[in-house]
Amino acid sequence: MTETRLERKERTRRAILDAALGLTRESSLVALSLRQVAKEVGIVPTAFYRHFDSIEALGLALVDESFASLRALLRDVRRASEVDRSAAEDLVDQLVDRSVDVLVDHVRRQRDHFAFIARERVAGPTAVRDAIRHELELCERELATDLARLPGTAAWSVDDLRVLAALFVSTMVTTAESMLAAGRAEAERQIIATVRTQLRMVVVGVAHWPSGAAV
Amino acid sequence: MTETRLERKERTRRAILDAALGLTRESSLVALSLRQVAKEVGIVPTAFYRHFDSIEALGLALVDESFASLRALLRDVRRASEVDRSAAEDLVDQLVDRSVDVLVDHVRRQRDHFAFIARERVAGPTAVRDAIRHELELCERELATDLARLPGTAAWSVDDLRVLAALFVSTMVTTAESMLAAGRAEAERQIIATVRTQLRMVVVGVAHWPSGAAV
DNA sequence: TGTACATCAGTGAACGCGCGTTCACTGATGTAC
DNA sequence: TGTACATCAGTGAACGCGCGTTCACTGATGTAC
Repeated sequence: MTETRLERKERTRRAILDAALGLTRESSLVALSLRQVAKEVGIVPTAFYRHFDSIEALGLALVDESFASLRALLRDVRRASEVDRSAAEDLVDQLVDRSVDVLVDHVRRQRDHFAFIARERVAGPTAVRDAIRHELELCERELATDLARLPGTAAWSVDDLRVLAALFVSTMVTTAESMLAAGRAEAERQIIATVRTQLRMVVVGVAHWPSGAAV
Repeated sequence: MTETRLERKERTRRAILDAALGLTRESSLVALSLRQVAKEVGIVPTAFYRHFDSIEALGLALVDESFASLRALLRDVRRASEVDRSAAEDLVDQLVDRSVDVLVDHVRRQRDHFAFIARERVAGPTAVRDAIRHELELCERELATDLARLPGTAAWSVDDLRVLAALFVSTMVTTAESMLAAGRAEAERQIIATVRTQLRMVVVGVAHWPSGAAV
């Protein structure tokens, strides 16, 4: 015995999750059938039920997994922002550049997870869509907390911080979507340059933003 | 004879388009069957082929229709921006407010068209996704041309105008998505307030943006 | 260590159902004379 | 205006297929003694 029964089960579960991510890459969870997944994994359709109650339940597991990737992205952005508080003149530009680098790196590495979030957020079964929306909201709050620690936002209202965080998150999601749609490397480079400029425009706006209460 | 054969055919075609918009409201075009549409319209499944070759072809017709709505939105935003060049101090804020009002009004009136674009952009059949991406790109260019006419952007590079237009378009799409997902009126009001603040942050950034070439 | 029993991941047959697509058709509308 | 023929939107039967789900099962792994 080289593998316990539990290990074997976990391996099949993993294979089901991977198969689902792969098979939905070009369409959506609502168009995915239990039989397609079973065939891809190499099990009989009924064996699927040993692991998930339904495709929707499988979808919710994929939401959890995908958001682990997104949280890792946020964590790395935070880490990249923490160094070099020494306030060079172009500090903010450096911050944007590093954040974009981290974003690009994560999207490339966890392509399927980001594609899953971007797609099922609007196209998934209702329960999956709701779960994604909820998680995105949590990410916005997390980011708002991070932003409050940056220099220059001390006087901001909680609402303004939340709004700015939402703008960053939606720009990130949009960029991830574009990157995933971009076939050629040239198109991807253009998208990266675009989001870089967009974020710079936003942070310039932020630098000149009247402190929260006044707005 | 109160209706010619052509009029009758056009009426059925209309009914098919409307049925498809309604039936995909809660899922996606890839999950829509020809038989569902036929049943909803009240025709036999085979009669569908008198109007469209496939669900995908029907989808492309809906892309055209939906973008007529989006272009009408852009046109009304343009019209709302043209008055009052008299340069009050809060001109820019007024401009943002009016644009958001127009956006909200259009999304409410043409709910299904905006939902269709937001959803099928990432979830539709490949041909539909590509068509939507192409149309969105055209809208960005159109908006970039409009922005070039606003005061303060005279020195901007074509690239920067395009990037700003893309930021506006993606913020609009994101907002439309959020509005469509928002059930309660309270949630919708919050979304509107959020986009208003986001656009103000961006325009403040734009006002302090170094002229294109320098960036 | 050996045996007897329990667990449970995966099997395989079967079901009724909705699917897209084919085909020959009907009968009202439209047109040519 | 009346008649004979053409057009064509919509019909209805039939097809083979993949779907989710049920059920009784197998046999390797795990456990209790």
